[in-house]
Amino acid sequence: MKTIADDNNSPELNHRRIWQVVSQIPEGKVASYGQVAELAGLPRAARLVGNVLKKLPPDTKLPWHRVINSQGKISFPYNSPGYKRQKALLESEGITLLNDKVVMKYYRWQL
DNA sequence: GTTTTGACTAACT
DNA sequence: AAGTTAGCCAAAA
Repeated sequence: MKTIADDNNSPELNHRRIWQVVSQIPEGKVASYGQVAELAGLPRAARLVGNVLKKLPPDTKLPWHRVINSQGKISFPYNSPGYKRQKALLESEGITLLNDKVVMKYYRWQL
């Protein structure tokens, strides 16, 4: 018999929570992995957010590219295909990178 | 069960 | 400012 706690902590539900938070990041804004985790009710599970995004299907409508690390940098190896793709997506919605970093002061998503 | 892994972070050099 | 370290925690192996 599944307990309520089990249901509320199932991998599937965690994924759904994260997905839900990411979907709310407005165009032209960014959030850190840690921020997404916290808003998803999973404080300190920043790494989980990355692991979940990693599994997204290539054709997802989720704005995964608006999630970057706490330093304002893209968490793909520098100039890797993923890096370039994310950078292009960010710039396409008006987010400028200075020295390979998003200036969080300007672009951080605030509720 | 235990161990390893990672699209992370804050705190130290 | 840039590199290192230790902590983090859910998933997968």
